[in-house]
Amino acid sequence: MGTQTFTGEFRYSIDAKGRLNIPAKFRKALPDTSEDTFVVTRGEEENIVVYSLDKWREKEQELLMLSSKLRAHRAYKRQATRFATPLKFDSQGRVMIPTNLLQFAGIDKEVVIIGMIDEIEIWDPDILGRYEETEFQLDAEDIEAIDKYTRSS
Amino acid sequence: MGTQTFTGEFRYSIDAKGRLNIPAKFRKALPDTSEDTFVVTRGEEENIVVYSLDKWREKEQELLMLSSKLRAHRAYKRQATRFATPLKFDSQGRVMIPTNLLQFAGIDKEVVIIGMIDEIEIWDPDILGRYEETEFQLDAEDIEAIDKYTRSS
DNA sequence: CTAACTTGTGGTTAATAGTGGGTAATAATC
DNA sequence: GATTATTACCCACTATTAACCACAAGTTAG
Repeated sequence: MGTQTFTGEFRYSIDAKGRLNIPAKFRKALPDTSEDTFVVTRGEEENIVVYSLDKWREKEQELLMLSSKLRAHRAYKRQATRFATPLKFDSQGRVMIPTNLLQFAGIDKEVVIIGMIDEIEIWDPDILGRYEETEFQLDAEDIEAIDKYTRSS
Repeated sequence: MGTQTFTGEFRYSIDAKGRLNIPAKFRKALPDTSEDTFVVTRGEEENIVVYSLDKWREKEQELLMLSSKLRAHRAYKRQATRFATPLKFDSQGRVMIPTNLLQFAGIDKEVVIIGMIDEIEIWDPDILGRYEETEFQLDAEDIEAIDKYTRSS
């Protein structure tokens, strides 16, 4: 088990006790080394991002390469770490997301979970809708830049 | 097994349990590495696009090269994966297409399946008809541009 | 021409997934 | 240290999905 790629979109809801189900498909995609654990943190947008424990360890390695002498580096590192929380899911596959993250993402009950290959995003449906109309839009320039980027690697 | 090219057009129907048969011809065209799995996602038009698992893995590799730090990259990656779903077909060669994709493509029961060499399109017959009269039309200029494009590669 | 196989379609049963709730353990508060 | 709130650990229910089995029409092979 563990092709380790997350795809697709799901609409779930947080129950009265604050538990959120992670799609079984995503849990199955986890490698054994992730031992039933996801790491959640703030996203760049108004959402929550979820990594496998493995992926998070990679991110940590990346952060270690930054210089603590540079203000921007410190800020970035701090921003990336301060909200990161490892969450082990229960026997039903649910996790309890910290309230500060829920607040940040404007989530109360309803939730959209989006698979992003190597990470997962959790959105409030309304906020997601707003972003779709604005920030998600890509113009021809963007596309071209992305095309170049992938070709050059 | 696996010339991996899909050609021809088929008219099938989705049964009461939401199962859609994939033409045997297309299933046979799959390489063994695709292990009885297709990946379905939204098309650019009002339809569903189907890739072989192999082809999808290529796409994934490309997406993995993008940076999660850049807004445009995230948006592109999100758009590409949100609706992508790997579907293993049952012993009869049928798949269960997610309802959100069916809705997007305006499909209820009747379906037209079109082989497109390296991918497959699934259309609602009526919608396909409408598109044939408009968006599918090519003028001389289009053809000329295509000719140039293929020569330059 | 007949027999064996393939193909598209239909249904039945068993397993899984998502959701809800109860109780014990743990942590926080006074 | 007692009380309350929070979290972890079970157990339960329902709908959906997956795994089988079946069959008729059409093809292919002998």
